[in-house]
Formats: sequence, C-alpha cells, structure tokens
Amino acid sequence: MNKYRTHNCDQLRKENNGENIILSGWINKKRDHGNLLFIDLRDNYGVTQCVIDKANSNFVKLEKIQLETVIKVEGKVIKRSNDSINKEINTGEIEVIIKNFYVLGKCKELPLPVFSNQEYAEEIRLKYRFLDLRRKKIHENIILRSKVISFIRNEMNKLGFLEFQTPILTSSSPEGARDFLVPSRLNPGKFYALPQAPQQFKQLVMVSGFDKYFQIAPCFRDEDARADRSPGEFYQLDMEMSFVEQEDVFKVVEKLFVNTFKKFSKKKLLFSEFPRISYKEAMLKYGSDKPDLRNPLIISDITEIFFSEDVSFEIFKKLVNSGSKVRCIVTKNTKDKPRSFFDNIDKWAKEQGASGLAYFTIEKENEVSARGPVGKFFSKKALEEIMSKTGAEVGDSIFMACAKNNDLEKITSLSREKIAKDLDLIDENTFAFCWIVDYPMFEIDEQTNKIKFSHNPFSMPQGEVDKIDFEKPLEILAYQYDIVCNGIELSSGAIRNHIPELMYKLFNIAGYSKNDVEQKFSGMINALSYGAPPHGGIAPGIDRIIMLLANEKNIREVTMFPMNQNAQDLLMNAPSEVSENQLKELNLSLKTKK
RNA sequence: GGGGGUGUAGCUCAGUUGGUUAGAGCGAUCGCCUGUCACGCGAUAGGUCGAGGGUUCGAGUCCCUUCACUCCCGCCA
Repeated sequence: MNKYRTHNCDQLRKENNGENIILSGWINKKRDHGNLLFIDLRDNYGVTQCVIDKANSNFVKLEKIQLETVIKVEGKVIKRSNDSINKEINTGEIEVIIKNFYVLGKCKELPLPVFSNQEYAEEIRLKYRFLDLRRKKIHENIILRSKVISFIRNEMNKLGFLEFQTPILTSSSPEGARDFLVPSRLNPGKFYALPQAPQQFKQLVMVSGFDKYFQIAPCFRDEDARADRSPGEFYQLDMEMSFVEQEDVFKVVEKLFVNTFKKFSKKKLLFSEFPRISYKEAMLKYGSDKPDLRNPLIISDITEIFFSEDVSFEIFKKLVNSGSKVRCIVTKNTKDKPRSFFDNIDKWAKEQGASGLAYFTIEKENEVSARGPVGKFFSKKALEEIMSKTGAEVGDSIFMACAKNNDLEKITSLSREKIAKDLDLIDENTFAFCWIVDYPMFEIDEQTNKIKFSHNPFSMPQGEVDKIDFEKPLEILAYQYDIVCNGIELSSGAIRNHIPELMYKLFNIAGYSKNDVEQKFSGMINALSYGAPPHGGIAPGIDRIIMLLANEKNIREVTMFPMNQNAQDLLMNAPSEVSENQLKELNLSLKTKK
C-alpha cells in the first residue's frame, strides 16, 4: 500500500472485481491486436494480465514499449468471461483494465529473452545474470535455496544448536586444498588465508564450552571447478557437538535431512534410517565410497574360482596368478538381451581404458551351462560356485573385470553405473542416503610408498586408546564418516581427536615430528591441552543439497552469482587488476605485467 | 597441467561428398489486426561463419595454430 502498488502481481482474484488498484512490475509479454493490447505484468510473486484498448490515449505509448520495462499501472480489476479464463496463472480469473501507466525503469533491447524456456550459453547468462535470474526456473531455484536455508536454521535452533560466525580472514593451513591468500597491509610480507572450512574454529568453539554449534559457513578453496563444484567458494552447514559418539551425530543429521527432503521434494526417501556401510564393504560391493544406492547392482569378488581347474579362461588365470583380482556384476534375467547389449558394454569398457568386460549368461537345459564368448571356459562346477557366491540364477548374466586394486575398483564402479543405466534400473524419483563409516586412518601413498593420513588427520582412531596397535597403522580405523545421497558425496565428518598425546603419535606415523605438529597446529594443540571435551561433527554441502532438491545437475543453477570455470565473475569483472598504489600499500610487486 | 565437446544474425539453431548471392524460428523496426494468454498476418533491417595462417580454381565446410565457453581427469585435509 504505497505509491507503487496496492497489490502484487499474484494477489488479485475475482473477489476484487471492480476495485481500482495499482500494480508495478516488469512487462513479461505483450500481445498486440492492433486495437487491443494485452500486457502480462510480472513481479517476484506472479503474473497479472493487463488490458488497454485504442480508446485510451496511452495505447500508442504502451504499444511501443520494450519488454522487461518496469512500469506502474493504475487500473480497474474486472472478472474475465468464462471462456477467457487462464488456468495457468493464479490471477487467471481477472484482468486489469489499464487507465494510466508510468515508466519506472526503461529497458534496452535484451541480450537474452527473459520470457522463454530455451537454454542459453553460460557466458551470456553469467554476464547478464540479473536478467537470467528473472527467468522462472532459476528464480524459483534461488527462492528454494533461501527457504531451505531458513528451514535448516530453524531446525538446528530447535535441536539446541547455537549459530556463530567465525573469522573470514584467518591463517593459511598446511593441509588440504590450495588457499586463497590476502596480503596484510599492517604486517608487510605476511598473508591471511580465507578459511577452507571453519574446522579449527568449530573445534575451538567446543573447547570453549558452547556444546552445540552450527553455521551456514562460506568456505574458500582454490581448486578447479566441476559441474557440482563452484570454483572458489561454497557453503557448508557446518556443525559440531560436544560429548557425542558417532551415532549421536548420525541421529541429528538423519532427522534434519529426512525433514528437509520431505518438506522440499516430492521424491521418495528410500531409507528413513540411512544404511551404514563400511568403507571396505563399499569399495568391494560398489567399487566406490560414494555409492548410488538407487542402483541395485552389486559387485562380487570371484577371484578364488580362477585358481581352480574348473575354469580354463587362461587370460584371466594368468593375470590372477600375477596378483590381479576378478570381480563381477550380475544382471537379473538378461538371457533374452540381444548380443549388441553385451557387446556395447564390453566396447564401452574398453573405451574407459579397461581390458574390457568378459561376460556370459547362465542357462540350463539338462545341466547348468554358460552362453557367450567366454562361456565355454567355465565348467558346471565353476558356474555353480559363482552362482552360490553371487546369488546369480539361471537366466542371469555375469560381467567380469580383471585388474589390480584401484583400477579394478574404478572399472567395476563405472560398469555398475553403465549397466544400470542401459538396463534402466535407477529410479529417478527416489533419494537414497547412506553413511560410509570405518575409514582407515592411514593409507599408502601410491607415489611415494609412504604412509599418509587417508582422510582428516584430526579424526579419532577407533578402539580403546591404550589398546591401539600403532605397529600396524594400516589396520587402524577412524571415527570418520561420509554421508552420500544418490552417488553424490554431501559431506565428510568425524569424531575428533581431542587428546594431544594421541595426536602426536598419529602424526608421527605419518612422518611429522612433535615439533612439526606444534608449529603447524599450535592454536589447536594448545587449546586441546586445557581441558577439551570429546567432540565431533560434520559439514554437509548446502549447494549440493539444493541441487538435489531442485533436481539440477549444475551448481550454477542454484547459485545466485556464480563464477565461470576459470573462476571469473563476468558480471562484476573479477578478478581484476589493481592500482600501483594499492600494491605499494601492501608491499607487493608483480613479476609479470601485461 | 592433460583429454573431449561447442563456437554461424541480438538469442536458439540448420547448413549434405568443398561449389554461385549463408538460411529458419524467436527478438528488433515498420505496417495490418478488439479477446489473446507461445495471439495472428505482411514487410524490412541485421553476418569478418570466434581469431590468425595454410591447402585449393573455389573454404562456414579440409589442415595447422590460437582464443573463449563447457564437460571430464589431475586437484578437492
């Protein structure tokens, strides 16, 4: 109720018939009949059809007006006749007869149409993001993002979490991704770093006795972009809790995610209590630590069978004898699939750099036999063994890959996705969450052959502290977990190691001296030495949660002002050069000038 | 840093084995049209075919170089 509007563009109904009203908004679309002109006026809330005819002296001016011009309309609401009702819009039972109008914001010829469902090149969309954001789908995505974040805040408050801000200008950390650096004017030659995550701060919050913390936290990592990864910055729902075990964290996150996903998506949740899968089991059954559990296919290890006389498949036997393993995927009831189905998958596997996928189909006339190019190499006994090991039945097919460790996991994981896609086994209308647990504390670095932390060095090792066998570091598991949805890793988390002596021991295994640790993590170690509570947490990625809820494949579709793949903001023209004077104040000089 | 894809009118795209003057839809401009809601009809303008080089009688099309965007690998404790 001000000089610009009495109602928004989604408010008027047939009950308003006869009222004199004022609307303001953008000209979404014009339909010019020569002596009668329709204007669809749009604002954030909706669209209202406005009409003017030639008798009105404003007609000629309105007829010439550019789309996306912002105007104010004074007019009268009238009920539409039954045959002209538009059921597509909320205001479709009325229209506004324009008496007067004022241009509030002129619009030049558009570089991209706003009223259109077409897809446009990213470059033009990012350069004119303010126009792009007026478009229906992305406008709704951004509103969804706001609502989800607000809902999450509210849920976290209800669960007793306190929201705190942590510093944006902090120190560079030796572990992790590349840092963004900010030069310090007052401390020449020294740099701040933007936080890759508020990891150390949230642990300090626990040591400070605040018990439950959360934050919608901006995180900055100087890493290359992907479709699901913005360059530079992203947001996490960062949380940490004191006096908790792993299951306590799981309960909070499960409750939050079930509530959020039920509220904001129509898709079904496959599990309301998310399955816990050990890292080891995930790598065997799915070939990945971020399995898509919508996919019913499971990988089995059948290496043993290739040592026996019952198999005469010499290529695989030779590889197995030199340390390779054989893993297989069973597809149910595929006996009638054409030869091309199998050959395409084999051909695809070769394109992925594997030696291909061997396959056969199990048949039975009088006794069990295998049909397919390599079927003849498997005796009845071998087939029965494979069937009992994998749960395969007559009519099913077996796809086999033979390779070593990482290569085998990679190809079986990709094959699992590829075969499921070809057989259309994935239900796009579900969310399948799971926890991946029991990550190993250490692993062998494949390049240096040395022991390194496999995940977060601050995670708590599993078991009684004084019973951990530090002589066998590769067997130590950590209270370290990931949450995965539909094959997308949403977050890592951990119960933290809050015992300095234990931390020194673990770092020592990874090749860091006590001195190294004290230097690199002085703040943390110092704090943990003054009475730290056991604590743990997690930090799910907000952007990826919104992607899942909005059913988008690209993170830029749920980000208001994203950068492009080269980490440039085409709208604001960042990064940009700075003046000599600015550099001088910061004690910086550039080596290369263009 | 490496690999793939794309680049033709303001926007979205077509353009055959290399062949005359490079097309369409939307948009823009102008004209016609009083019930549309992707309104309709007619006309006009709009192009260094990303850039540079090469092969050829002839290149949007083939080759080389390069740039931009995008997807992936590396990277992402």
